[in-house]
Amino acid sequence: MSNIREVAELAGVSVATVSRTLQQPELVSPKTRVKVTEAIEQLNYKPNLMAVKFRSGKTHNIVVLVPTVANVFFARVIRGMQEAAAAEGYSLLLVNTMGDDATEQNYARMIHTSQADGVVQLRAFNPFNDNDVTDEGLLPMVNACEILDAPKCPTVSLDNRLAAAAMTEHLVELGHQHIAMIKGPAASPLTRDRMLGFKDALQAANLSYNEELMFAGDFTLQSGYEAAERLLKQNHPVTAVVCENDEMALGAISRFKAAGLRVPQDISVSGFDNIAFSHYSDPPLTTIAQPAEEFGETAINLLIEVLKGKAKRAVKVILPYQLIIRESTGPAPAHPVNLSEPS
Amino acid sequence: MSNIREVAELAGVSVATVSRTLQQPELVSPKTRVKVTEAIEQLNYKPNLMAVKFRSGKTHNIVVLVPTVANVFFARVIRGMQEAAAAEGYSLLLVNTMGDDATEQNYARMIHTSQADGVVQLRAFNPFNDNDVTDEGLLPMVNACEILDAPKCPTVSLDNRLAAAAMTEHLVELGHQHIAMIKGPAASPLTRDRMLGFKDALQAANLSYNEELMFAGDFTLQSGYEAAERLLKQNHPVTAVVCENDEMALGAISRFKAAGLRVPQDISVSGFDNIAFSHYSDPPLTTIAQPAEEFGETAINLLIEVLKGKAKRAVKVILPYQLIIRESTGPAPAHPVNLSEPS
DNA sequence: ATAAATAATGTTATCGGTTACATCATTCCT
DNA sequence: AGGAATGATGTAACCGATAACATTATTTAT
Repeated sequence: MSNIREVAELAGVSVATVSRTLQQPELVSPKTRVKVTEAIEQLNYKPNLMAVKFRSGKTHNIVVLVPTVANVFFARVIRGMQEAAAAEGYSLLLVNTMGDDATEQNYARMIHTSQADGVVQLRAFNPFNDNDVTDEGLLPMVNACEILDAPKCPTVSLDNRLAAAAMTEHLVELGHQHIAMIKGPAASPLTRDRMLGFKDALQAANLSYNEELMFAGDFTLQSGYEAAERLLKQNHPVTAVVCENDEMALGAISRFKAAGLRVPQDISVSGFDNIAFSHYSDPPLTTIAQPAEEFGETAINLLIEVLKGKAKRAVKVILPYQLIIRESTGPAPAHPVNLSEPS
Repeated sequence: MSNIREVAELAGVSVATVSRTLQQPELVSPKTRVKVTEAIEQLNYKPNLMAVKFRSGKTHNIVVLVPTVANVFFARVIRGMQEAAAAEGYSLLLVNTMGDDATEQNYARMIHTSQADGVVQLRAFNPFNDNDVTDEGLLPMVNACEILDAPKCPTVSLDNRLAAAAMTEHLVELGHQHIAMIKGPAASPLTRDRMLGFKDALQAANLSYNEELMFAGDFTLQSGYEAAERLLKQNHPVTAVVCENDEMALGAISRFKAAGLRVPQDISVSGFDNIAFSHYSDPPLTTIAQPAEEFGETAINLLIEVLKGKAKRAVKVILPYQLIIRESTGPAPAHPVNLSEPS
């Protein structure tokens, strides 16, 4: 592997001239520029970027803490990040953290060992100590999707409360009076916000909120399936279920069908995220579309601003949602079926 | 940010001793070891790993070329890779290449710019020049999932031909005589192998192979949907469709249902990959399970062997498949329905 | 023609570690 | 006691680039 010195020698110039030819060619005379370029060509010289990064102290690496890459929504967010990062010359170090605090703290430490410049965190957890802030009082981080309550960094989020309220309102308008919710883990602010929106809409419609109709899952298909199972056991006259993501909604639909229920004739089910599958499920899923790629793109661009010291405060970007009505929600049945199964 | 010199000064030793305390503590006397450790503690010293990587010439980074991170199967492979890499102290640089040759060549170049030690390629494309081989004549790469025909590196694959044959045989045993296939892009060896297996099974059953019953997609839900649409237009008395992955199978099922067909009573559909959704679809999908995590794990471990110079030849690892029979395949109908729709 | 200004190039310290080699101290053996 | 062997520590070159500063060449102004 050739280095800058060999190129300099072959071109008959100094290493500085070679470096300049690559970094600020306008400072180099056209003739020498040609000589250097030819030498580079001839030796097939590629600058050692590890040396560049070491010397400049900027790695142009960004650690992305993803709770689970297997989640289709996150996959879209990642895609958005990748494009924005590539455009600015940054590389992403994707980490599948499985939502583990210690793992995230470990990887965040890559900032301190100069392996990365910043972090994008897709979960409401701060992997840093509070004294890790930059000159502007910000952490070298952007928090997206599920955001912290009092972040020391920019955030990108949806107005989850409003979106969940809109979805619930849609069901209320269809005449549903007994609406259940399949939510995420209790600790998540995202879950909390969507619950609040759910309650808001119930209250606005003068419907009562019933704690027994709240079922917790963990955003996977299986947990949706199991939550639906618990719902069926409760034997409440539920006619609609608001799910906090599409995967759980699809899992729930699967369970309802297994119980012989028709969706939406017997029970309406809604999701959240608008993943590709929700379009092709039977029935196609009513859901909330989130601009996933834009989440990623915005997160990266905000982070780069922070890293360049251009961000002066922790801005909060809120992206728009869109209610997508498909066929998994329909009018409330005049005579609700008995949900309980013979077992 | 403190450096090794400050630590040395505070501890009253040389930089070499500090370095040794961290790298080979057994060479340092217990007393000085304590002094150094205390100084490190006091200064909250973290070695600059960029400097380490630069000096040692080993980055411990692995570039992973993923055609699309949004694919649920690849998400599982990635997870397997992540665990294996972490266990060996390697980081993954995941790249969403969208199957673009130039993009992959670009990222493979990170090997030359000393930003990464090796590449895991999940597609049948060689992003290197053939003169990039190591001393052993191997590329610093492992090719997994969809593999090259004449790779200059280890590969990890499934016996796609055998698996596709097994699936087809399953349908033949159910009495199907007119079986269509929704395949992937023609250029892919994976598609070719699965087609061969499909043909093998037809031949073994004395069934004729009909080119008109082969429909190409690109492994997405939508392409499965569209392929099914073309199939319906053909108006052949097809009673079963072998799909080359689950996403296309689910897309196809969606289209068949839209045409009023029942799966599997009117038409059987099979998939490939056993993604999570295939368990919760309606009907649950008959498919081939691949040990996705093991693909990733094996690929990383093989790559590390290559990087350490331990691999002497391009081994080919073939992982086992499993036929998973669910409800999307059933006995061939005695009187095949007319597939063509009134339009 | 000469000084001043500007452009082009060269020299070299430096980033933060690792490690080959040198040095010094201690222990062991005869 | 003298010398070898072993152990502990220090010195300094080095990895490959960048960039501050120095130097030399060229142009411009007077």
